[in-house]
Amino acid sequence: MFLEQSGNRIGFGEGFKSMTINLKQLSKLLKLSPTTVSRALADYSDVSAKTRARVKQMAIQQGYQPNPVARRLQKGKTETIGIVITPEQNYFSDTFFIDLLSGISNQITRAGYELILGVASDEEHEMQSMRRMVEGKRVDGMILTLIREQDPRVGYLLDRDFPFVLYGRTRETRPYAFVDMDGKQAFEKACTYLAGLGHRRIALLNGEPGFMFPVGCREGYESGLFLSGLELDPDLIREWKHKDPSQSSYRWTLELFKNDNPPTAILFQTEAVNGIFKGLDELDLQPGKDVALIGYDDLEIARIHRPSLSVLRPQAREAGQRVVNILMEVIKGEDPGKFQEIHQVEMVIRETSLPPS
Amino acid sequence: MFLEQSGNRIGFGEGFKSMTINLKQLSKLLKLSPTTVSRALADYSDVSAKTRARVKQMAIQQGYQPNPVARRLQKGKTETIGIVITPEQNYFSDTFFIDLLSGISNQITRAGYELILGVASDEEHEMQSMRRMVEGKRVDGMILTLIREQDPRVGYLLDRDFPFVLYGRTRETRPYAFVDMDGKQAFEKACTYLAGLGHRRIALLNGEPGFMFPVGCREGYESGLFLSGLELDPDLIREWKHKDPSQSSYRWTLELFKNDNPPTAILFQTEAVNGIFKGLDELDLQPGKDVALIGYDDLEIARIHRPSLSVLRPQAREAGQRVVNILMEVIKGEDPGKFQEIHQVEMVIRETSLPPS
DNA sequence: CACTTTTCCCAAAACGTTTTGGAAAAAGGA
DNA sequence: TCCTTTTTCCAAAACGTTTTGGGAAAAGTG
Repeated sequence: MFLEQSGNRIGFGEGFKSMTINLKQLSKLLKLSPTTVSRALADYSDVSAKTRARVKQMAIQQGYQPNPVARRLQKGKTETIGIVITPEQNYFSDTFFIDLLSGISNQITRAGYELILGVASDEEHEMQSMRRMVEGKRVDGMILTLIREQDPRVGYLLDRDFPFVLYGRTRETRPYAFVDMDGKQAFEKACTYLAGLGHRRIALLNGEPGFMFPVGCREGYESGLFLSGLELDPDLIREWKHKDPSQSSYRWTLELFKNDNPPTAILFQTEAVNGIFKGLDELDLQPGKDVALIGYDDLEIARIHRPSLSVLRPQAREAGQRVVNILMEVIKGEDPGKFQEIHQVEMVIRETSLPPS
Repeated sequence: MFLEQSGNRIGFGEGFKSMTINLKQLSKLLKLSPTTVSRALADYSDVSAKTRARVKQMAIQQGYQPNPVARRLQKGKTETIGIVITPEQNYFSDTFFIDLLSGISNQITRAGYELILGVASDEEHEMQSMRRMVEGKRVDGMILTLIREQDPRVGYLLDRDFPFVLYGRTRETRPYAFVDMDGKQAFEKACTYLAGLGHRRIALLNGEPGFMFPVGCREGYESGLFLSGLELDPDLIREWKHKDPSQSSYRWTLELFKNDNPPTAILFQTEAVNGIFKGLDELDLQPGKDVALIGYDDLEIARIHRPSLSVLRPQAREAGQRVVNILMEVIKGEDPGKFQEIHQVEMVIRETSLPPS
């Protein structure tokens, strides 16, 4: 009785530290060896049910939690996953990335791991931050997002056989694990849907080249046109800049309607929607009424705006969870090539996808 | 020569692991004891300049980096800082939070520490995530953001004497460390500025109660009115909801102008700007021309919009760096009460802060 | 030269776990 | 009963550092 109290409640001037109990102290309390206590808590079969119960109860009562640092050293694992984000790339917008991160974080916690975060201002610092994690033995695996067509990070990690999973894809012949959204299928679906409504002039306001995602979007767009028996008109394709989505998409919107035969519908990434709305407003065109719109990503603005924006909605949270589950397998030694997932994207029809007027 | 190669380049089927060298191997290569090598690398004075140089050179050549997990165990520190974010609260918008996080992350890295991230969906999970970090001995200190008037996290950490720093303030009598923006001074400045331009009916579209920040905003607003000799009219004060800034601020904007004597200027947090723009649009009022606007936070939309939005601009990056520097001091054992910083906020005059028409 | 001080290095312990390789006690089988 | 198997526990080693507490050699001092 006295021991319990003195171990758990009374401070010794060290404040926080004194509130904590370690394996040796716990085993002394139980009159057992540290070995047995450790194994009891880990549900090994070579400790009797009775003592196991006794150990567990005492562990709870004393608030014992194994020191993760000591366990990591012994196990030779960091129990840590790394991710580096680059706010300059405007991908941090709204719900999308946060949903992904939320799925990642929760799944990592569930596995008893940590998520360590790097924030880098550009490609160089991004690489630097990752190298620190990898070469500094600070993580067991990496998660990569915002993948570029030529992405040095992937080659780097493949070269040293370090576990990683991409959210997205890149041009790389060696096998690697990824979870990607089927942007192609999504844009194809949106395109054929609009064509089905009677639209004949469908524009694509795409993300800029260099990143992998716009490639799929364009493929889907072209395929959608083809399936609907529509001609591809290069004048209806424009690319906005990542550094300034609103401004560049605003300019390209104005540009699109200088066309003799202007579009009656636009496909785009929702990131660029502010510029498009502004452009249409300036041209006295009503979104949804005069021009049909479907965006990729269900950002807050899409739901809030009146008329509300029809969107393609990737399940970012679920994808984040899959990324982590896959990474855990890869860390265990599974062949990364086995894990290549392409997730379907649902279309949410709201008010901006009417037939042409 | 042979040893170097075999230690550093040749794989043993373990791929990554074999590329790494530890202290014992390095000391063997140098024909020195691990003690001396460790102390040489740490610049202790009891190792001669010559061997120190030799050790360092070899360390670089071999790409030696001390295993952080082992060091943490020995030093009794996790070298890790924790932060929990709550995406549901719409505070993640745009540049503000990311700038803060960027400052935090970079400074933490500079100190050789890690930043571990928790993502929680609500208050309960937020607390749970923090307890896991603290009681699970996973971090040396916590950073808290989005502080509420009554914030259980602060009491929790104070109770167990665990190092932490707030970005923001709360109602708590015990001393604690914080870095906060001077919202009061900022809103006072904006208010007197508008009054100086001739505005007599200045509205405040404030964040909802419960959080600490809007309290200061309101104080500054009231003080600004007083300094300008203007009456406080409760009809000109409204509060939008965190969960839905755009929608609620839209409704309140319409409401404000039902007034017999409507405002000619509005102060608000930039988060709410979309709803305000939409409301004004619907009322056929031109932002900047018919109604002056000053927002708090320099989000992307503020710069992009035409007319561009005048704003109060907190230096989030710098604040993030200060938070980390202070936390490091608190971890070292300094008295947290010594570190209470209130940072000034600059005003950026753009196109929406003209005199009344 | 003899003594003290300084310089330079190291063996051993420690951090808190988990794993390894038994060993004693209990149970089962003949 | 005696031998084998199973059950239950534990001492010691290991993970890779840093710190402690010297100790030997070199340099300085009288």
